[in-house]
Amino acid sequence: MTAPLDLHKTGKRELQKEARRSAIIDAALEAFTQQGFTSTKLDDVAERAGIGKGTIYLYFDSKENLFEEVVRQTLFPFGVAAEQHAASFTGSASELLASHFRNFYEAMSSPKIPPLMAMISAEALRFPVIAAFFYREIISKAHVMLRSIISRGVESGEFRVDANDIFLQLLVAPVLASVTWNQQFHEQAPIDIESYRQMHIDFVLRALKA
Amino acid sequence: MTAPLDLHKTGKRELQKEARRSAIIDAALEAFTQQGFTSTKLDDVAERAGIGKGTIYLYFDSKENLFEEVVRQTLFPFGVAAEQHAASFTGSASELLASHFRNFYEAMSSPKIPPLMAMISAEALRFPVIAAFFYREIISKAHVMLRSIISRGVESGEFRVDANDIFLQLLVAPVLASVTWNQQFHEQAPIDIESYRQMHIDFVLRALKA
Amino acid sequence: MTAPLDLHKTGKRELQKEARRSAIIDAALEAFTQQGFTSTKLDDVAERAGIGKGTIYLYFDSKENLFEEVVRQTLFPFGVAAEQHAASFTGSASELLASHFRNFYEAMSSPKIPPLMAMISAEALRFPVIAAFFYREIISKAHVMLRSIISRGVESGEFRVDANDIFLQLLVAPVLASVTWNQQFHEQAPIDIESYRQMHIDFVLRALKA
Amino acid sequence: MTAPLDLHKTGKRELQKEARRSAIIDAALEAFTQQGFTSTKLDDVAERAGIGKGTIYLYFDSKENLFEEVVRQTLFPFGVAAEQHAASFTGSASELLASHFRNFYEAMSSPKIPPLMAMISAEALRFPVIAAFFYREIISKAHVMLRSIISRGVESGEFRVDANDIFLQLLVAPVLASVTWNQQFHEQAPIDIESYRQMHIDFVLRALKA
DNA sequence: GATGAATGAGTATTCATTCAT
DNA sequence: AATGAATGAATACTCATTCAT
Repeated sequence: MTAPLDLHKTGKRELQKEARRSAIIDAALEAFTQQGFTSTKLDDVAERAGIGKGTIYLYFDSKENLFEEVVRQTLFPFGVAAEQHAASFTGSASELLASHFRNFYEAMSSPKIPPLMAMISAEALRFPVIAAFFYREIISKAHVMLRSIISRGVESGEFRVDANDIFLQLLVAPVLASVTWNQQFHEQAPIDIESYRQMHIDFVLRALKA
Repeated sequence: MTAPLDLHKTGKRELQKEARRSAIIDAALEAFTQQGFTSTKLDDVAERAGIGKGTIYLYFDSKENLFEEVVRQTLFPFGVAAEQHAASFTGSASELLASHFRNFYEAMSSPKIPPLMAMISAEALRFPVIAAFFYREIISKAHVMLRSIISRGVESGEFRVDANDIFLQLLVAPVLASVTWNQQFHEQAPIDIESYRQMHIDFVLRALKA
Repeated sequence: MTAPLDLHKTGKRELQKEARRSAIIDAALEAFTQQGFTSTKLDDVAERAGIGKGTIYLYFDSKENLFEEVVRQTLFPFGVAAEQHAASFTGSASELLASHFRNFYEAMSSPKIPPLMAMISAEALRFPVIAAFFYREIISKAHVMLRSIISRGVESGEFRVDANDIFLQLLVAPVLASVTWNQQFHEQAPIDIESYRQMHIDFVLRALKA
Repeated sequence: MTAPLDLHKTGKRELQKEARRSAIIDAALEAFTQQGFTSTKLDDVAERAGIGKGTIYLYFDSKENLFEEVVRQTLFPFGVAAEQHAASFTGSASELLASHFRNFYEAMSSPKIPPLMAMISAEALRFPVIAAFFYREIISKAHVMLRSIISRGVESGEFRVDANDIFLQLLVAPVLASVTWNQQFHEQAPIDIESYRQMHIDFVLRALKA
């Protein structure tokens, strides 16, 4: 007797396969962020995932492909969350902007994300596919959102008129900078993210205010 | 009777050795920034420098040591230049700050520097020595300078009082962000550094002005 | 239900692995004795064993570790055999001693052993582990046995009383000397082991006789 | 004005060259015996000799040639000394034999010789030239001498008639054995050469006595 | 003659990928 | 499907030898 026809392939087999795939991605994320792409051995990934080395190749074409999938899978939820947030926001443009930046910092507080961001920067030159994906799925969406919030603020008179022309990188840069800084110079001079964040938001609003 | 002891060893031999050392560093900078540390083969460095493979080891202990020297030699001039500029500045605090940021962007316009910065970020986790050097020689000196300029501006009444407490990373982040951006997303959406810089400086002053 | 746990792991896989390990050791013994440790290339060992170069590292940690295992595996049987012989001997002390020395020469007649002995001597200074193993497993056991045989002969009145104090190296040296000699000077003046052995035993007994 | 014709080339230049050559050989002897042939770097030899690396090649064709010369020069004096001793000996055959063995042990007590002997054994297989030289210059001469002493003893009735047929290796082996032993197993169980030597000589005479 | 800078052939070891079981 | 044993291409580093100075 065969399994009932299932359009979404949610049979036992498929669920197991999906779980296995996730386990490998989790293991790989750990390994990649701790050791960097080149220094990570698939042996190590397999061991972390509790599977045989060859099994990885049943789910991914190559180490590079695995890397791409790790980035994709890990960052995808943030893209989705941001879009949902964008779709449902209410209130003044200033409040929305502040709330958005708080979300950015929130996302960056996950123990997985900062090392991943660092690794993406590190390997971006050699993985243009990753850079493109990152831009398309994360960055450009975030920019569209920010642009629309600012546009609202301009219309409502909260922000000065030429705020529409601002380089968004000027606004966002400090978020990434804080992450990078604490990754690289935590020993020398750690940043207290809490107050940094407040000052940053204050800063942004000051720059946009009418 | 022998030649007088030459304190600076400027004999032909020594000059050639220094030239050779420089050639290797130049070649390595190229290779490292194009391919990343791990993917760079010393064979390739040797070929670019027009020398034999073994020769590298007459000047550097190991690939890692070579990497460190590349970073050191390339960034050192900027540390020196910044200090000289710091020692000789005059004029209003706003003007000084603006001039300083223009210098930052100037430094980043060298074709060597942006890739080098990217590589440093990339490998910082695995080369704490590099991170420490970078912090000590470049970052902390820049911070000291900025702090003193802001302090002047506060005293003269140009800047608001609590400007002294600002996180300097908030001010500087966009410089690095622009470099990183054009490295990674030049294809997708290049930044025009010229106008970006002007907006950035305007931004900074707006945030500090009394 | 799974197969019963097999304590000795005699599955097909394990048998093959053991065979592979042996093949590598045999190949390495050949290579090492013909060319010496340093001059032996693992490429060559792999080729002799009919396997890939990397496979060696599935069984041995390093070239040095392989060398140690070669010595261990090759000499171990002789240690065991000597102990068994020691445990079961009967007859007069003179006969026993003679039989023991004949065994020594017998062992040395294997085509593998003399080159191996030479190599051990050759590399002993740089492989103290090998020297220690050799002393512990082979030499000291042989000495214990000889000592006990002589002691019997003294008790039975066959040997003179102070035979107990004799340096055993004086008795054994000619065995190794014959091996070394035929290794080094076979061209110039080969020793006929057969008569050498008889004369040696005669010599030993003459030295010990009451 | 040129130097006077000198048949033996004992001019200042030649003396210096000879001294330089000796210095290199001494340095090489040290290095080779401490580290073995393959592991010795000519850089190290040059440094020990206080000269430049290239200079070695003005005196020796290659590393192998240097090795051969080291052995030759170091062992040559012993061959000469033994011949002189042989030419001038008087007294009973037993006394002569004893005196000869004492000389052997004496020679072996030099700190240079035992490591050199070990090294010769170690590399003999790869340096047949060395083995041949060693046999010709040292071993065979020693054998001729021993043979003649024994022959005298037989004639004088001190030694038994068939002593003439004895394998000389049986007599000499313990000398080399003691050296080798203390090289390899000094840690585990050092031999006291003094008493070993006495016992050995006693042993030899006991084997030969009528 | 003497030097030591330059060379590049040579080698142990790693690890992504394959494939027989 | 899962495994892990086998592979061999790839690479940092060494060192005998040469040769311009």
